[in-house]
Amino acid sequence: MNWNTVSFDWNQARAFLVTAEEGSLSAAARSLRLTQPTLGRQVAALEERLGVTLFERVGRSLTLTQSGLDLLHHVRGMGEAAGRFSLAASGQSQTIEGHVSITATNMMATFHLPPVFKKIREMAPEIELEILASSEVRDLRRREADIAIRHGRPEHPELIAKLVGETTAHLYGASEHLDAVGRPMHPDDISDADFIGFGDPTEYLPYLTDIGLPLTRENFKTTTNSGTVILALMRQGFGLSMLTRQDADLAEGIEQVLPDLDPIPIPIWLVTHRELHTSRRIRLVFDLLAEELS
Amino acid sequence: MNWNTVSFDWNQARAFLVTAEEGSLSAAARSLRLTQPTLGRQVAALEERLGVTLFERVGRSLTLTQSGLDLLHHVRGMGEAAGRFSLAASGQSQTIEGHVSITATNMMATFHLPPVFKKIREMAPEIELEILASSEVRDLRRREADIAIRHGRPEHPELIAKLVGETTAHLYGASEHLDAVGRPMHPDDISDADFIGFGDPTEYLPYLTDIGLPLTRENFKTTTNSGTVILALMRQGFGLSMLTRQDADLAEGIEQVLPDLDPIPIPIWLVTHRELHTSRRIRLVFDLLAEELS
DNA sequence: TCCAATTCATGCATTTTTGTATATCAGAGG
DNA sequence: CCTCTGATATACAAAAATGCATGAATTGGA
Repeated sequence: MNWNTVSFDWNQARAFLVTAEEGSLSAAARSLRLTQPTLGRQVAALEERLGVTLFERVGRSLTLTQSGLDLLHHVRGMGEAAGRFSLAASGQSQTIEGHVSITATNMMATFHLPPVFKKIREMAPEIELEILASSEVRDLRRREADIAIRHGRPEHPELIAKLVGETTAHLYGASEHLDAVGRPMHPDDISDADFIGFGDPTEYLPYLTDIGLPLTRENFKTTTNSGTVILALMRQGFGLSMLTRQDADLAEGIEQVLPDLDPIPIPIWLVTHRELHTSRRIRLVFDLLAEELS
Repeated sequence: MNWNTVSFDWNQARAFLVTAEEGSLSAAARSLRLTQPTLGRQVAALEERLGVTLFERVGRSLTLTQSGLDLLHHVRGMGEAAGRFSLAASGQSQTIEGHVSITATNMMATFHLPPVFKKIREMAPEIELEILASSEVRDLRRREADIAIRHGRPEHPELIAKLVGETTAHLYGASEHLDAVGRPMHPDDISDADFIGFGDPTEYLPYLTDIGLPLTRENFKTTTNSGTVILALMRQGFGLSMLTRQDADLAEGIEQVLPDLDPIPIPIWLVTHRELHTSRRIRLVFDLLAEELS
């Protein structure tokens, strides 16, 4: 086998990739936890070695040359393979100590997870837990987290999901707000009410109409992707919202509306990457989460 | 973008790849022009970092663990991308100084190319020429050489080829041998003669029968992939062979047989990788070769 | 069985790489 | 017009990686 072609410094290729993608040496240095001079020198050394000018030093920033642009495609390939390697390696890791990151909604992370995390910490203190309370859905395929707690079944074949439980959502409003606009006594009373949506209302509107709420897209004057923001908005009188009972119980000044309504079931899925499920460490956390959330 | 997954040391991945492919740290070190302790430490550091045992140290050699085997696939991907990157970068290189490797048959390299190389050296002394006089056909796609001189048109779309000239092959024999077996006067006289084949005779046998030589596979009692070996064998009385006039003229004790036979045209193709043709340095050598060989 | 060759591991000196601190420069905004 | 922020480049010290020399162990063959 002829290894001449691959015997250049692969870290320099990495420096080139991240610098090009991030747009500056400084940003690349931050991403890789290196320093800007280091990245600068690695990129310069690569240019020297290849005999190709990759970046044009214009003013305060670097712009890719045409050659750099052409070559970037190839180091992207290296980077993607590196990512897959890293992912698979994490999955192969059988060490119990180390880092596990979990992502969940703000609400989940704030109101449900702390006791579970405490239990994990007691049972496996050598595991470093990172909690990404995030309103965005983290992309497990890009390894933005090791485990995700979601309320919908992920469809991607690379991911494995386990339905660990179910909570229920009910209709709530801030007491102060209800004092002002009046408490609805019948589902039909709320056809003109203001609602605060969690994410895109069209996704769950059918479930609301199914239980007899005469709502349309128009009722959702306000939407947010943050549960805590919903609570704040409710207290400010922006309207009503669906919340899980656990969330509502823990929040002040919130009361249930139309308690006789059927509750809306909210599934709780535990999701991880197929590759990661073989990791002893991640498996442990996954299983503990599954047990505790059931 | 999340670069955590790629922020491991890529050179360690390279060490893993080459060690696994070569089968030992020492061999990998030779391939990468590093030392065995360096490779050993890089692989150990990777194992440490990933928390995965890649190799089982058994006796004097390393064997891949199952994990290592699973992960090897991914670093192969990195390696392939690295190779493509390197190839493309060589093509982008606009520096005139540097290394260019040319492969040709022994005969070509011995008898035809030296004066051409001298000219290249005079015109571009800053180019380091490497001459791979090789009987095997080097694989340009694996970058075993930058430019190849071949006698057949390469069919691969990644390669670009230019027909730069044509030489002719004629029938020769060693004088001493002919003294012993007699000089044939008519093509039919050689139906029982021994022939020394260059490579696989079936590939060019049709050309020989076309010019009236009553030969079959059976006549080729001896074959070799080396032109110089053919000359040596001819002198040892192993039989007759087709040679180019230039080769035969430069060899002692060889004389033409049946000079009235039609010569067999032998095309001379200059071949390089599509990516490399954009390199100023390689382009220069390519063009000079094309000019001189015409 | 013993020898030669080849392997990986380790201690130490050297070389190389990296980080820190700093200088310089360009652009945005008051 | 000036300041402030954030960019790259550079000098020098610190840290890390590398190579060399060597040792120990194993294989293959005389």
